[in-house]
Amino acid sequence: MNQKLNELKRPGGTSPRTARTRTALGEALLSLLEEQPFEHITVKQMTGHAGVGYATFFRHYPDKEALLHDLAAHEIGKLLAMTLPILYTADSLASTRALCAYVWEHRRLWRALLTGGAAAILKEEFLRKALQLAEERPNPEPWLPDELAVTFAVTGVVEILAWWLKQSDPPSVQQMAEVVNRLTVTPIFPPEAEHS
Amino acid sequence: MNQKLNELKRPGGTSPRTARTRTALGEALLSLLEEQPFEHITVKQMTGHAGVGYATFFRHYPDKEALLHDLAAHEIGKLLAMTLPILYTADSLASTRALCAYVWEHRRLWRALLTGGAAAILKEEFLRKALQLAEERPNPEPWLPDELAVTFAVTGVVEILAWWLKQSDPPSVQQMAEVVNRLTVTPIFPPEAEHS
Amino acid sequence: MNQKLNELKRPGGTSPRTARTRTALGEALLSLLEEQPFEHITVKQMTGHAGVGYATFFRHYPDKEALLHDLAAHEIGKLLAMTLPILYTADSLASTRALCAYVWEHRRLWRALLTGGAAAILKEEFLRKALQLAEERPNPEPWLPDELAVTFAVTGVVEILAWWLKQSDPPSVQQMAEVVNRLTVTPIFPPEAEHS
Amino acid sequence: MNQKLNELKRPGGTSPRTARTRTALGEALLSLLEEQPFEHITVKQMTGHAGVGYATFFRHYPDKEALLHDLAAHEIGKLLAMTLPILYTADSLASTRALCAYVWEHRRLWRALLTGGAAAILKEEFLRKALQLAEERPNPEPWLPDELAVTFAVTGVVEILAWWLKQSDPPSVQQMAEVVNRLTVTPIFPPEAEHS
DNA sequence: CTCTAATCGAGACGGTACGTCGCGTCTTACG
DNA sequence: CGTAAGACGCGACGTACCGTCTCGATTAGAG
Repeated sequence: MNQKLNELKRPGGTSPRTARTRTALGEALLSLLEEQPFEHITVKQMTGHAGVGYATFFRHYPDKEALLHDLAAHEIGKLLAMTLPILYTADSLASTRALCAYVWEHRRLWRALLTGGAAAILKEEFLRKALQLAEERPNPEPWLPDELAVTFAVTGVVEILAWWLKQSDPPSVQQMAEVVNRLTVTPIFPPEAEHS
Repeated sequence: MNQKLNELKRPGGTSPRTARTRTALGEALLSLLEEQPFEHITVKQMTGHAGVGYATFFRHYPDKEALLHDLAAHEIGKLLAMTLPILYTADSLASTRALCAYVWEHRRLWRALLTGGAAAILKEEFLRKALQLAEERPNPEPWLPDELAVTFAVTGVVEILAWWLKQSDPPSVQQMAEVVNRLTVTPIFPPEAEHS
Repeated sequence: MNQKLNELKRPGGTSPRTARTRTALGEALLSLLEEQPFEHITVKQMTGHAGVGYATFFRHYPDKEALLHDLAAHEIGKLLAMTLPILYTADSLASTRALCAYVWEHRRLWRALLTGGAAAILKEEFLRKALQLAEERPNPEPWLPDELAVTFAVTGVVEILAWWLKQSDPPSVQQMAEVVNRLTVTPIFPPEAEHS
Repeated sequence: MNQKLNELKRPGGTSPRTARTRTALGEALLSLLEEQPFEHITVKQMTGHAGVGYATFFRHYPDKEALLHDLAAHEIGKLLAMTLPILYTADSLASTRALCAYVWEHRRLWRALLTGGAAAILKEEFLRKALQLAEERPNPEPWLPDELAVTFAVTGVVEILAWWLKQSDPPSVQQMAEVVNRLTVTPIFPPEAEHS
């Protein structure tokens, strides 16, 4: 018969109402992520928490994964916006320090994103952005394929940050920056001058 | 009164029948993992594929994760049995080469385990075993907490292998061994004598 | 923690949709009762027959017994509404005749209710209603406890009607009314004046 | 293929072992009936209670219903053996008194049989035997079909006895005998000479 | 300030998978 | 070599959640 009745128009308008709903859903997800892993969160919980009708969720996102993707992309965008400039202009340690500082500052948010079973999706999003960047700045190392380098770096950073935010007695930003630098940056971009 | 009438006894006996069923289920899972991600595999698919009744699955494992855990523990055990001896007696590159060679030899199995959404559980199991080993050989580096070192190393290795097995034109064992060594071993256990 | 997340709300609204579903389920059960005993009827059969999703059944009734109870209460209500007035105003024979006539008129329905293994539940419901009525009109006989009288009468009536509706060549309404009267009413309420 | 492999030889022999097993199963069922309704009793419970292997049950009875039938037939046989002679030689009240006395004497057994959801099957068995008897002694009443008379009488007796055995403060045997007589015997076999 | 269309809330529903349960059959190890 | 212990196939159950689908009720922004 009619194989596609449910075009299910996504409210694309930037009407205040739409924005309000989306924000509420995003915050509901984040707040739930602090209590339980992502896979156990149900759409009903989110909508209930956001004070929004159940069906309304699907008017904005096809899945709960989609919402998380959105959130992840947004937050990673902010993160990169803060740290990328430094990456281009300064040495790598300064850049990782900026990264760690930023994450630490928003640790509640990033703990939810990195330790609640959501890390996989977040990493995916991170990877996507990182691969885009990598195309502009190819890695010269012959023994290490570009894609693998980026994958490894992103995974490493995500894993280290996740470990950090899980600790009850976490190391300082400075210490973590050094760890990130030594474990993920240096092996991939070996310091040019090693002799001095 | 009697709060537990049903017990749902797990067949613990080593009768041939039990063993046959378990093997069939394990192989069914592996063969399905080659076609679809772990989360999309249903218990019904596995039992159907294994020629076993649906309920029988739960007589052996509480859920599909448990089966995967079992499989993972078993295969990782075999892997470590092959590579650990070398790790203790020889240099790290030989050890990583042995690891890569072993994985390459059983690449069909490991591709299923590492690229089908099952990597997370496999990593968990790997981590468990690695942490046990780490307790016996504490890492002396002061800037790097033991647990983080192991977590990072395992994640890195898993990720690198996963990337490798996904490639349509994969690098050689030798190349990958070098990559693994440079990215995960060297940063954590810096070569003692670098000056010569 | 939160011991009841799921609530499994029963649709209580009198929306047309809800009513339609309930009706469909009731009719499905009745129509199935004509072919097989109640205990052999599965929820899947009912929902299939009613053109309704399997889970939907449980949104309305906790089990198939509940649906039958509902049906029974409803039909017994109608039956009593027809026969009670007569019971109060006229002699007992007229009342039993009204009862039999009513049942005969709806014999397809009552055959399903009384001969399909559903009789037990129907009797239970009947008993409940009859006991309520009995409280208002206590039975004066000293040798016969009230509760026993009602239980016996209801059981007797149900049994007689069940037998009647099972016959391939059933007696007339008038004959059955007399049987019911002589077997269940007269022994319990002996005619005061027998001599005239 | 082989459509009937499981002829499942029932041990028909009267070997002591067979008899012991059957007795144990029967007693297990009875003892369980004192605690829970028949439908909730599982074969595993019975075999466990009887100290007998699970599969062994099915070597003796196809169902749990079959076991109950056996039990019922046996006990009803004993009951009738005690009360029938009186029925033939003496007045009806003496007969019902004998019946009630017998039941009262074995009230633990009969309570289990009559109040534990097993009544239906017991009634069925009772009916079977009673119909056999009725063929030999046709009921002369023209207004009451034989089969209905027997059905009604058996149901009535069973129901009255069930009520009796459920009471916390039960009437005496004498009282119950009178009730049974007045409710089930007299209406069916009206006393010939009432006038004297 | 009103009208009209987009959006929303509420929640019933079909569907799929889950995990549990009990029955009756079949295998196997043990005595 | 027969029998108990118990694994197994089967199929129903009841639960959970998803994503779709009505309905009205609200709301917002265009006229």
